[in-house]
Amino acid sequence: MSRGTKRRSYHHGNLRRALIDAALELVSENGPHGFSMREAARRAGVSSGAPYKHFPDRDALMRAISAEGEQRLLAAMDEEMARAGTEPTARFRAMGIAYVKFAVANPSYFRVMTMPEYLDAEQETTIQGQEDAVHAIISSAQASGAMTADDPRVVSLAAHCLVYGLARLFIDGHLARDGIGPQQAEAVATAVTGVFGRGLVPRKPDQ
Amino acid sequence: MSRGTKRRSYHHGNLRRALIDAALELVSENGPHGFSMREAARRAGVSSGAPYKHFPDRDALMRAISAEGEQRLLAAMDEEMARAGTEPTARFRAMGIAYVKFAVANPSYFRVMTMPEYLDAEQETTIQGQEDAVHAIISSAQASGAMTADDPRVVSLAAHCLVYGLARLFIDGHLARDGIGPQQAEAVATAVTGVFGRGLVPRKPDQ
DNA sequence: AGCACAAAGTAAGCGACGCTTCCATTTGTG
DNA sequence: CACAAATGGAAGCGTCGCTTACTTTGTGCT
Repeated sequence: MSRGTKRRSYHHGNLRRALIDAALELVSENGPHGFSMREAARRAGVSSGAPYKHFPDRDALMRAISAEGEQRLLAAMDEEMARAGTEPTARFRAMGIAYVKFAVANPSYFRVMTMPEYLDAEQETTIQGQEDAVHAIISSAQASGAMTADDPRVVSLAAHCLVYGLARLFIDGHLARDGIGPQQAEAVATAVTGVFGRGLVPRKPDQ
Repeated sequence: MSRGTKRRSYHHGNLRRALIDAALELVSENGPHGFSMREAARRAGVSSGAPYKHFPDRDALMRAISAEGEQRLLAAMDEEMARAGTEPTARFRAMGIAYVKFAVANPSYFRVMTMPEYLDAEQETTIQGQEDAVHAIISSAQASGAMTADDPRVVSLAAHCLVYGLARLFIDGHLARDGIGPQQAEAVATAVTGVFGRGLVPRKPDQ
């Protein structure tokens, strides 16, 4: 039931979803700061106590958004990587670019997801799994001779820093000062990962 | 006048500073979330209305912290770069490592500084100046043949992403999961910037 | 069908917070 | 030494997170 349409029944129907959507709206309008349980309830057309039937407290709602955003991010990355084929370094790069694209396309989710106070244990294990997948790709690339034999943890960490940092600079508007908007996100991500990737190309005597 | 010592005079002496210090304490204890004007006033031993004689509102206090942190960061970076000598690529790398070291050593300042809502115009121009300095170093390195002829803006951006991302991962505790603590910050920063820097080394035929 | 019960809503209230207003005290200055 | 500016205190407004007590609605069981 969307905002504005008066609900006819005493029960809302899907208040949980409506609250999450309202919260995302508020985050996108006023930043994570500007979200309140009461305002979300107001937008969902229910009393100020109703949200607490679905979320024990404010942080629980934020954590729900964080988890939901993470699922969407993983789905987006899987999709892009399927498109990227099987070559490990191509997959590696596609993963990074997909990350940045997701952040720029879903700033509200990204903002909430990246607040450490809203990470629960389940999400941490998901992240750990994702890190393991990255390590596997790196090892595979190294085994095939397509990548330098650096410590995979260092390569993984550096790549993580790069894409996370880029995403944040976009989200926080630090690039808008330089006239770089969201529509240039993919091009910028491509350029930046290109420079970084060059440091991972082995130097063979014959080239 | 430090917390706990009762002040004897009606006037505090340096309430502005005491409030900033209390705010930093609160941020370090409970995150940026956990700071309130009233609690800061309480810790400074002053009524809840007193802070508003020094800061028009909560955000102004945060902005003051942000600006102060930025000054300290610039000072720390200047110092490290003086130690790094004159070779441009060494200076470039020292700058990045100094950035990460500052963040890890001053997490409360860093947290507040990196909230975009607390950046005022003056600080943005300072940042712009810092970016210009980075561009100058890059151009210098390129001119001397010590760095690839990439678009300096791309190199600068990638480096910024890298160190900012690394600092954030430290501050937000994402690396603690992997057993990486603050005392390893410099080593990790050195490793990560090493991999990145390799992509900026020109490939000459004779090597 | 009818009914007990769980789920999901409302109303009202508590304490904390941001901020304002008005008043009290102190202090630098002519 | 008078006085204005600076600084602090007291009290109050509206909002917020969250709780408690009560009401309404849907559901499963007999």
